[in-house]
Amino acid sequence: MHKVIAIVGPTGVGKTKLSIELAKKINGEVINADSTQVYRGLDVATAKVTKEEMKGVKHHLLDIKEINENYTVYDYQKDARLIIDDLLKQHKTPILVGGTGLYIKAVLYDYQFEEEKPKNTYPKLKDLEVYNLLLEVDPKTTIHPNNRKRIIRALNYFNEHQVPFSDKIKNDKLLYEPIIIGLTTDRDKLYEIINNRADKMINNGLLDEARSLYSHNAYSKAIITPIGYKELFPYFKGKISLKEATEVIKQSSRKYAKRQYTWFNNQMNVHWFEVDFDNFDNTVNEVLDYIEKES
RNA sequence: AGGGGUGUAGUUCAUCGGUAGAAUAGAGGUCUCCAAAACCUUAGAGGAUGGUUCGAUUCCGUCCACCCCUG
Repeated sequence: MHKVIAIVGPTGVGKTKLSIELAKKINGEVINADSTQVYRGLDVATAKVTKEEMKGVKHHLLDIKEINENYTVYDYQKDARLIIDDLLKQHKTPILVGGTGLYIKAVLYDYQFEEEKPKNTYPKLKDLEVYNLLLEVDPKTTIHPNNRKRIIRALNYFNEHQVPFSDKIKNDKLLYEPIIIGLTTDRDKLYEIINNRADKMINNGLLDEARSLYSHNAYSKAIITPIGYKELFPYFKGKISLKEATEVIKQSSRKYAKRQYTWFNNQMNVHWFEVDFDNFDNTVNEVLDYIEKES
């Protein structure tokens, strides 16, 4: 067994649980593939594994950054590949687990990133003006005019390489032989889980965690990105009720789950498993059988 | 029981005697470093029944449902 396993799926289906059960059975170690869990101190909102839940299974790329630091898929790709290669050398099975589809894809596939240079953000130009600039150098672009972030990135790409971003070679080649396992359940059930989990988080430390960040005036990217903190800040300011803030958290989580499905269904070759919530061992065994068959 | 009011999308609310709009929830999608992000697309409605009218969701009657007041 020396293949790379990836466990994907929407938030809340039980990826973490499965990863630990698998790791124990196939001599594996877990590599976090969640963009928000790399940060120290963001625990409740990101549903990070606890020490007890790990059951002795080694975890990588958790808590490796401070909340004022920046961490991107570029960094993740490098870090994760180093760990994967190291584990493979030791004849252990790397198990990538997380909901950040881009991170997983960038690791497993031959995604090419370059060292980021300081870039021009064209602050004085309106969206459409920036778009028109891009059209001049990259008439084939498919980026929507409203998507300023991507437009600017594409413009900077051209400025750097004198090649239209549309012509950048996008390699869909796999670098490893991954077995990509997706956990899923029907939409109603998933939304129920997500809603309940939000209530649970609120009652189990999310308020303290968020309030502490709030009182330290922590507005870094790491704080603003995950769902669970910024939604509570208006509550701390007295602008909305706790119930309203909780509803926003649930809502955003549902939308997030939806986007995750879109990604995993269309960007990666995922083999899906219905989760048996009443008897999770069934799910674990099903997955194990599949892994065995594919190895 | 009597009086009054309201019935339009899952929800909240518009409009109109001539193709019923929006917000929001819902669904689908894009993606080579902001990815728990950013961006795009989209389905869906006049309580029921009779009448007036060329034409009714709109005006009128009846019924039903819900709300308020009185007893």
